[in-house]
Amino acid sequence: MRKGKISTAVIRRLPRYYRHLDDLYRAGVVRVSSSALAGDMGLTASQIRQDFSCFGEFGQQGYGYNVERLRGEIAEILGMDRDHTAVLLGAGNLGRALLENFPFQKYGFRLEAAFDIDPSLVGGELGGVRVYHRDEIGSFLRAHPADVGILTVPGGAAAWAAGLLAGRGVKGIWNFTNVELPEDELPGVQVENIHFSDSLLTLSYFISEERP
Amino acid sequence: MRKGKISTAVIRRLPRYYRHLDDLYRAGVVRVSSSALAGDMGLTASQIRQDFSCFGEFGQQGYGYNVERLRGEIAEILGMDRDHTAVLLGAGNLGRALLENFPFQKYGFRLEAAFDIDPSLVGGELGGVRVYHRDEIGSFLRAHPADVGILTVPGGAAAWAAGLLAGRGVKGIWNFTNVELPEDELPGVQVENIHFSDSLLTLSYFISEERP
DNA sequence: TAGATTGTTAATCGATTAACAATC
DNA sequence: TAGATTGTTAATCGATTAACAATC
Repeated sequence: MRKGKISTAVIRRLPRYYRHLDDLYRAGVVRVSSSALAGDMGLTASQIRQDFSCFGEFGQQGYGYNVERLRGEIAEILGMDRDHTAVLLGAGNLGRALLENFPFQKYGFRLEAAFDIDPSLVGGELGGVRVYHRDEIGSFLRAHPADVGILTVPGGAAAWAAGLLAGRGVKGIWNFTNVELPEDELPGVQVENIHFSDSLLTLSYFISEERP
Repeated sequence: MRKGKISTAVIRRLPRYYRHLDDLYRAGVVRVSSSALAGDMGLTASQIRQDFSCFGEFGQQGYGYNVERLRGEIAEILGMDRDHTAVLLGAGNLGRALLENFPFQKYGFRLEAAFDIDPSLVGGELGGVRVYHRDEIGSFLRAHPADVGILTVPGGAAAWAAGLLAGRGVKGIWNFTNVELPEDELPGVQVENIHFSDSLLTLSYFISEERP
């Protein structure tokens, strides 16, 4: 299905395609052409056709793409049908925001447990997920291997926690600490960063006009 | 100082340079060469010199770069010395996580107010920031113009809130809603997105092996 | 059928890497 | 001074755009 190596530029556009196709699908739209998508999304029709053609032939000449089919193909490419499992480390405000508000199941993830050191949280539930003590991570993962570890711990604990997750065989780490993880010490683990600080500084750059 | 148009690829690397140089600075390192930086950060020395040279000549042949100076130059390029002001819309879990834990001042931002509709929050403080009722946004911004609006409202309220902020003259919107903002209806406003869902789906792609 | 739109090949554009003279 | 390392120009690589034959 996949033809050769797919560039990360293409892959990072896939979730946006999915989001837009999902909107169209929910609005009852049946077909869409690459040029209509391009207009909606601020891309070129050429680029869209190139992107999709990395993965197969999803369209039909003279017609365009069936919205439901294309949405489904992209969901599958993204692995949304794999029923991935995840654990969350650090149930502070940010961890809690994810536990209580983020629709993991919508993206094909099952959140199996959260870990923290705060005694007032341990033993309870947040967003329907059981909270365990940090010391139990190892034994929990031995019994229930997880695909992804979500890092919402303080920056100081990030490297330690990442190493532990890697040692327990997670395939990916979703890193919310504003800290670079030592990826060469995490062999075989995909790291996806959400660096709030980098994002804010990028915005800061764009709103700071040239000095007079 | 800036030579021609700077590509966004370069700009998005600047915060990482800053972060690394700040680490070196705090560790007491005085000088660094492009090849040392390259080794640390997984880039090429060529790329690093190209990137810096977009903004000026910060190094010295035979010596390299002075860490403190380079860190300062990048901080200035990023606008970290501009004392930007910001308001936050939506003091749910995620908004609270930012209010209570994110070091805005470290990046040159002053968070002036938060807004929500929850009566148990309005009138109080979170992370040292006063919480006002949503209906007061307009009058507050008229009295205290802000550079950036931080959107941590539910997706359904995102477009409305963005329009309001744009109408009140913010220069940038830091968008945490997993929704695309209608940027053509926000003239002159820079939008910087943190799409948790896109990030998780990207990770999902990379941990989903080819089907047999 | 005629019109529309794909998938793909070729052309262009931009970003990264390599090389090296300048010089500290 | 000799060695090291920059800033910049040129070469390469990759990604985006354009064009068009295939075909629904």
